[in-house]
Amino acid sequence: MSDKNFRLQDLRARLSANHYKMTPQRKEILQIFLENNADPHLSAEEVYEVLKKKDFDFGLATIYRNVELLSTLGILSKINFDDGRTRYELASADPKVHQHHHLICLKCKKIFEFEEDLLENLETTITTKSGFEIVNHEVKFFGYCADCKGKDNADKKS
Amino acid sequence: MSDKNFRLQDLRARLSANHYKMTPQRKEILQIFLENNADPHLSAEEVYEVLKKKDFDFGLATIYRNVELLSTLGILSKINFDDGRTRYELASADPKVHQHHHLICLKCKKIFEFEEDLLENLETTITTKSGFEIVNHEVKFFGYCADCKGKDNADKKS
DNA sequence: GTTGATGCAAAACTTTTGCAACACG
DNA sequence: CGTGTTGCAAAAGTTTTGCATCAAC
Repeated sequence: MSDKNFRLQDLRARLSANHYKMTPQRKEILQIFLENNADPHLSAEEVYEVLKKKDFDFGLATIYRNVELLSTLGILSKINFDDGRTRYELASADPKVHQHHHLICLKCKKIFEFEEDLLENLETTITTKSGFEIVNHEVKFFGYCADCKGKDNADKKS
Repeated sequence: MSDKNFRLQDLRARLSANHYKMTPQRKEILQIFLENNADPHLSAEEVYEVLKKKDFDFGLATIYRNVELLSTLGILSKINFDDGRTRYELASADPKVHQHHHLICLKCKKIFEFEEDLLENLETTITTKSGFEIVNHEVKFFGYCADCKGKDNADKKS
């Protein structure tokens, strides 16, 4: 509860700091990401559908505009699983905490989250060697999940 | 030269191993990725354009079909920079060598490659803790390149 | 009251697909 | 020759945009 209130206040603050306005649409979109623990990686169309189930009949274009906006405000993060649509997930409330990592099973296509970061060393190396100042990262691992591992992984042409 | 011949033979081998046929289209598409050092991350449409400049007038659908095929054969890798199109780059000839990393400058939008991998420790940790067997990864770092670092990074609404 | 936001419909893009003609092995 | 491939045009799917109306500050 308290976290939701904090997140809403944070949205309000970031909006007004950038001369945007708070609207019911923006509030409810954020709400969806705060509630929807089952599937944390939603496309604009999926957000639209979830909202419709909750009887919020917002325009699809509004959803597209606002997930993108929330992403530029650092409230959502863009993520792409190569399924033809851009997805978004809740960003960490603490800007110093980087994104978790995604493990993508090549067999069952499920996506798992790995909550530790553990990239400090690599980031330090990159900054030292290339002069590139890193502010965030996106890491995907492809492979086989515990359930699919060991099973037949045939994926040749039939 | 020798590397190109090796790559072509490799393509031929992987095609026939999977009951696909070698065609001029497939050969020239691979050629583009072997030659095009300037921009190594090409979308299907861009491959199509580059080929047209070289007087190869292949159908756009053929390009789409074949970059995807070369990707499933492990010859190209898919990569997505959230610009609305799927891009491809040449995969390492050695399947044991993982992908390099991409550094994406938030200011000038240029993309830099960082050639070292350095993820073995993290991969071992993930496998140990989650049972997920990793076969490849895709890593993007966002930040500011040596040129843009230190300059004004204003990106608020005007 | 001003300025920004929404909703709708149309438009713009990227990617996929059906099918007849063609070509590799 | 048989099966896979190409090219074309049409279709499908996602995302963006113009504009009149509406609502937040």
